[in-house]
Amino acid sequence: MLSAMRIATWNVNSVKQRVEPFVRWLKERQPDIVCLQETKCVDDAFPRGPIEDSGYNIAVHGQKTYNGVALISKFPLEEVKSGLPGDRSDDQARFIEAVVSVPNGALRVASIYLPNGNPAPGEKYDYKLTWMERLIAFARERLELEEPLILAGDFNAIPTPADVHDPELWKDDALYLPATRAKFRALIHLGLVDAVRATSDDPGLYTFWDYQAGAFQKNNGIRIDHLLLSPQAADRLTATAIDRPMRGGEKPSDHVPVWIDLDF
DNA sequence: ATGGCCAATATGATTGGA
Repeated sequence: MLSAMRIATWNVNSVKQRVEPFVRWLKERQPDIVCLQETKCVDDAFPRGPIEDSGYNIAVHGQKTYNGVALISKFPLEEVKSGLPGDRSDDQARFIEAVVSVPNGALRVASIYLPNGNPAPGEKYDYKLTWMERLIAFARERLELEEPLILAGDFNAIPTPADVHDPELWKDDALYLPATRAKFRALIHLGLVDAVRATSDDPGLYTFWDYQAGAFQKNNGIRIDHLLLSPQAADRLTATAIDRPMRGGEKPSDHVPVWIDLDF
């Protein structure tokens, strides 16, 4: 008997600022696994209590002030690894992966906070492109396992002109430059499926709206938070959603949660 | 009105975000 496994990603823009809306959202949506980004706190400061009290296990990879990722799961988190392979000198907390055993199988999940890369060109953009190359190498290796795999997070990449309200305004931005989109395509072409685009051709599907200039009210957004699925995960995909109303709620992050249901 | 924000830091300005 198959049941739905719900897997979500959310860039919270400081987890300590988002505890209340996050716990409310957990109770409402009942995700099985959540990938968080931009937690912006050291591991000891992560607000574990309210999340554990909601019935979740937690694995964190944080740092002071910037970045920070976490995995939240109703099922135990196994084989937890922090840090994207490929550069031992990279100390930015942008990657954590785990295996989650569920009643009818297992999934491998990674929470990804890909570098912003602005201003471009420059050192920060070089770091972004190198990080994307490392992510491609990681994904190639994991895809060889032929497992249900979900790479979820804030990719800081706008895949196509359909994923941005006003492409002209973004043409020189690190999130949309041709080299960024080329690397994102190279990642997809390994055999990953962009869950939202696999289930909808709708225009105007965004996951981020700037805090400034009434961007949300004008739907002046971009789609940069993605769930990328291996074939073994994609073949189980039954639903995809963007929790857009969260952007209009109390104390919103500038990103909203995106989630999928997989038959398991 | 073509500009408007938010979070962290020993903070009263700066940095990063996107």
